[in-house]
Amino acid sequence: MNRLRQLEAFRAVIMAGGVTSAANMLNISQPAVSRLIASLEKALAIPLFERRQGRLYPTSEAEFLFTEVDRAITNLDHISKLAADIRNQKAGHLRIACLPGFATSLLPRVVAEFLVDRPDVTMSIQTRSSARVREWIAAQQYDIGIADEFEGHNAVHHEALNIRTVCALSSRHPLARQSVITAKDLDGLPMIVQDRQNRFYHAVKAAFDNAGAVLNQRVEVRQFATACIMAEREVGIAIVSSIDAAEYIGHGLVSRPFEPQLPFRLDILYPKYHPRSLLMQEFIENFQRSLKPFILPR
Amino acid sequence: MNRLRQLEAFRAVIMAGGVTSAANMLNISQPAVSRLIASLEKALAIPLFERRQGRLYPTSEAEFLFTEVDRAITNLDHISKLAADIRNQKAGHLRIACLPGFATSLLPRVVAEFLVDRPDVTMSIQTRSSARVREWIAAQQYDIGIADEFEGHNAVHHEALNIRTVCALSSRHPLARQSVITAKDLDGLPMIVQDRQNRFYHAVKAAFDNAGAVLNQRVEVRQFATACIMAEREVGIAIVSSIDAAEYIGHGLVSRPFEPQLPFRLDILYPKYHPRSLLMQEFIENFQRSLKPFILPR
DNA sequence: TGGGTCCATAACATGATGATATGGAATTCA
DNA sequence: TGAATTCCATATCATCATGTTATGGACCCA
Repeated sequence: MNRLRQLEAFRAVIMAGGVTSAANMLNISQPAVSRLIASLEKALAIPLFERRQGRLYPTSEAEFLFTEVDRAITNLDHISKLAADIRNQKAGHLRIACLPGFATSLLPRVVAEFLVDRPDVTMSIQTRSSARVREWIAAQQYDIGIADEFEGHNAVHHEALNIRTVCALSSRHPLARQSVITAKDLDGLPMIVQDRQNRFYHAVKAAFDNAGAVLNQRVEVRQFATACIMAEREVGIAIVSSIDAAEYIGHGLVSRPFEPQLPFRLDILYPKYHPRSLLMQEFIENFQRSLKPFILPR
Repeated sequence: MNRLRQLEAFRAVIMAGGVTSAANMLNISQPAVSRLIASLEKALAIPLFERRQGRLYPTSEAEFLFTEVDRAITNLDHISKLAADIRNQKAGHLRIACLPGFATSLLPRVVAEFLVDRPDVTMSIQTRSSARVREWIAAQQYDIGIADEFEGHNAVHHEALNIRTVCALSSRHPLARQSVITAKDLDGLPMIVQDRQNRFYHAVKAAFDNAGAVLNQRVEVRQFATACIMAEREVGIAIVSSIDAAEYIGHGLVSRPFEPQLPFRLDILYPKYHPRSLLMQEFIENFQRSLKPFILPR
């Protein structure tokens, strides 16, 4: 015997106030409801209704049970709705781990936009070092990781993106009048560079060396955002990812293409052995669409 | 298709970590679980497990759904337990309306004893005037009413009890040496009586008249308990219900049988058109057992 | 390569749930 | 009072979801 069906009938009879109307509510026949109620009473060994004058009157026990039954069934019904939301990628949870530099620029914007019409989606965003991001993705603690200098990991799937970089400088700087800036142009000028452990620093250094220019390292910073702010204050000139530059342009800061183009490699990481959710696929699509203007054609 | 069964299988597979062990958990065969899962995935149109290397791995969607499903099923299971409690009269709710005088003597004791081994039973006790008690019972706002001077009501079933009354007086009073006290003994002595609207007052008055004794009404009170306290302080002698007397005897107060015996009528009221719950029947039994020592044989 | 594990599919049995038909009891109304 | 109506219970039958056993394929491990 299916207990749930009996309870549904029970709830319907209480709510509708009779077997016949309960049957209408459930879109089944009246005898079906009659039997469901009878079998429930037998199974629970509790008289739920008093038959008087050809009518059913709920006993105190029935009234007491009703609130619980109603709550349980409502919960169950809710699951169908939840499933529909999941199917439509309107519900779920995403965990993102990203570099500190990324958590303050493009990502929050993409996340915000993504959540606007998905009120039942929850997200957690954590900033971690690249090495940490790698480990947490491998451990399946996060669904999506954003890192640079990814060296590969057994349990991590990755997707490399070459981000366009630009030269960021104060709008008052003489070089701002050029439409393109080369390493030669920057020869000996005070520069804001990334710290030496970073692979991108070495790419910049190599570009200067190849052009026979001197790289004057005035300030060493970790994040492109910091470099942009300093460049705006005319501390020096910075070569930064176009993503960060886009955040600061217009506040006295301008960006110019840098020749030769130095790609900044970013990696999107996924746990290899954890199936990707529909929601995740949807988010990644959105994310990549947002990244498109900043990615180098390869 | 029975959605609940599918969800149970789903929950079991997640919890057990595989179809085979889930089948053991549910005490059904492995293919049965296989099919339930397959049909659930089809019905929800959501891939819940990824089949890799001959094993099942829950998708993110499945993990997200699981918490809800688990909660809903736990709720449903809870109902069986609740039903068992109701059947054993260990759960439920009772609403009692009673006279103010009664709410401070026997009733709380009976209620307390009743609730001791019924932790899931809740009760509400309200004190109301007799007229109010009658109305609230008729309106089915309370399950049990205790009133005096009940005049009958269309929708109220009642059970009359004749409570034994006694003469309450200070242990230092000369009459305390008698084993029985008559109206003649009390001729002209200061008495504590009920207010004149009360039927019991007239019974006392008639007893004095019949004995040719003078009823010296020193104080007029509403409740027997008040009368007892005053009698103890030697304000006068009172004729009170044996229930109230029992509360105060031993604190310098003694009780003696009064001749002629004047029954004090108490009524237990029930809503006529509301079926009595098992719990209610159980309580009434307990209550009447407690009342037995105070009831006059008829 | 062979045995063991895990899951899916096929074929079949059964029991719960659905329907229709019918009847009894109580209420309403002419 | 008798007829019509309403409400619920019972009987009988059909069907489908859920259970079973048997079997096979994929994968892992020794």
